[in-house]
Amino acid sequence: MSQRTPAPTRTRDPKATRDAILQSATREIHTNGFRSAGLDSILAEAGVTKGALYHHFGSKHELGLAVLEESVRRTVLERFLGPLAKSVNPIDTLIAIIDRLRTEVTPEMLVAGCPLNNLAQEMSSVDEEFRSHLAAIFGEWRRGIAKSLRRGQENGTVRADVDADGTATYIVATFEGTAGLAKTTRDLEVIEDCSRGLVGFFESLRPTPAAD
Amino acid sequence: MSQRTPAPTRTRDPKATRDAILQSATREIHTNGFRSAGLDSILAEAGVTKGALYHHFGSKHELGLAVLEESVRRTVLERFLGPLAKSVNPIDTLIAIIDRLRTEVTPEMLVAGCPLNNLAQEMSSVDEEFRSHLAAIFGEWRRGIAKSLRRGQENGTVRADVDADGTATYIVATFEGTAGLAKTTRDLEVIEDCSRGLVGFFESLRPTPAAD
DNA sequence: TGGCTCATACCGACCAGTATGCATGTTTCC
DNA sequence: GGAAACATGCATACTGGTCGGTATGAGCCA
Repeated sequence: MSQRTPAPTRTRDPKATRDAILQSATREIHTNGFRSAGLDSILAEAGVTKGALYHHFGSKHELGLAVLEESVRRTVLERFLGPLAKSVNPIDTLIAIIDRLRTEVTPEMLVAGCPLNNLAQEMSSVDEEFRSHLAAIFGEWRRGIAKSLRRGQENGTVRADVDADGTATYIVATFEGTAGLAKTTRDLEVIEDCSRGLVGFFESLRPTPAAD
Repeated sequence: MSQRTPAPTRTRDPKATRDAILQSATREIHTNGFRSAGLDSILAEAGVTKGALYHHFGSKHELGLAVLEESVRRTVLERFLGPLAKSVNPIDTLIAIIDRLRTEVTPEMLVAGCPLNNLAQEMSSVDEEFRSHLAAIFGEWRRGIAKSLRRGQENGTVRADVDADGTATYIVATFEGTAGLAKTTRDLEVIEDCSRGLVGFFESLRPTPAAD
């Protein structure tokens, strides 16, 4: 035994330390935003000190980018593009995603908002490096949806005349707008109203059964 | 002469001073957000000093709320609800508003984003007083659109079976989502795509000419 | 022994807020 | 109507606290 990873030595586990910092930073940034996120809060929750943080990350800025790339990006894209990647009918899948989010949303999620949208609104006009990373993630998201819609057009589950790229952009915008409005109003009915609107829009993308 | 407002004495004009502070604070908050807005920047642009600021406003927090109530709220509601208030066909008016915004958007506006949305995303989960004011403004906005839609239903320009309140919420959410996504991507095509999507949605609210 | 991992203590900058004083208007009273 | 007494409007200088970042050194592993 012990030829590889000689049992998590508990002490002296740099990977675990880094992950702990990244995780608590993700939480802190999600609730307070990047600029208001205090390093002391992050370190207290992670159970380490400044020495550990600045050993693994060069600066708060770098930590924020790591949270964005390694945590937020994974979460958003997995949750959204995962189901779409292996679906034959993108419209059914999109409706299922909306429905799942609509029913599973907790009060805490309502208050905290979408982590990607939060960072985007806070940092885009202030920090160019953040903005470019955020724009890239939105780009992946939009391209993933567009790709799925095009596949639907090929197999006949999506109307052939819809602009896949434009529609994908519209979906992402409406989705984030809903999250943002719900965050401010703290009203679950906002989620309901917007979900209905989105589902109606999705239905309008199906091919008309008349024209076969 | 000089029986009333004895000629703007240039010196000693508290109303003008307050307005100057409010205006530069509006700009600074719009570009940097509330928490990153520096009082020194605001004062430099307004051409006054801290003494003047703290004479007119009790704190930075109070200044921020004044900007929200007296500046942001007026701007947003006037621009959006003004045209709707005196229109007989709300759908035509909504399309006109979208079209006007789409064509008049400047690169600076694209970068800065919607001032209401910016404050909402930044402050909602951090400051309850800000959040309640922001939610109230969104409420006015939504109610204004809903009222206009109901009037359209009465005069036959809007389908009778649409849920006015839910539709108004969906419109506001999509609108702010578009502004937010455009702010991050800095891509005018995002505005185009989402405008097309919204106009298509508006068209779907018209009564079908068949069923008279 | 030398390089990695991290704790402790400290620094300096930034920034909201305050204390103070002066100058300009406004009221009061002779 | 004029001057004293007061209130308003605002500038200057300073303070206190927060917080990101650093310097240093100690334990751990190969």
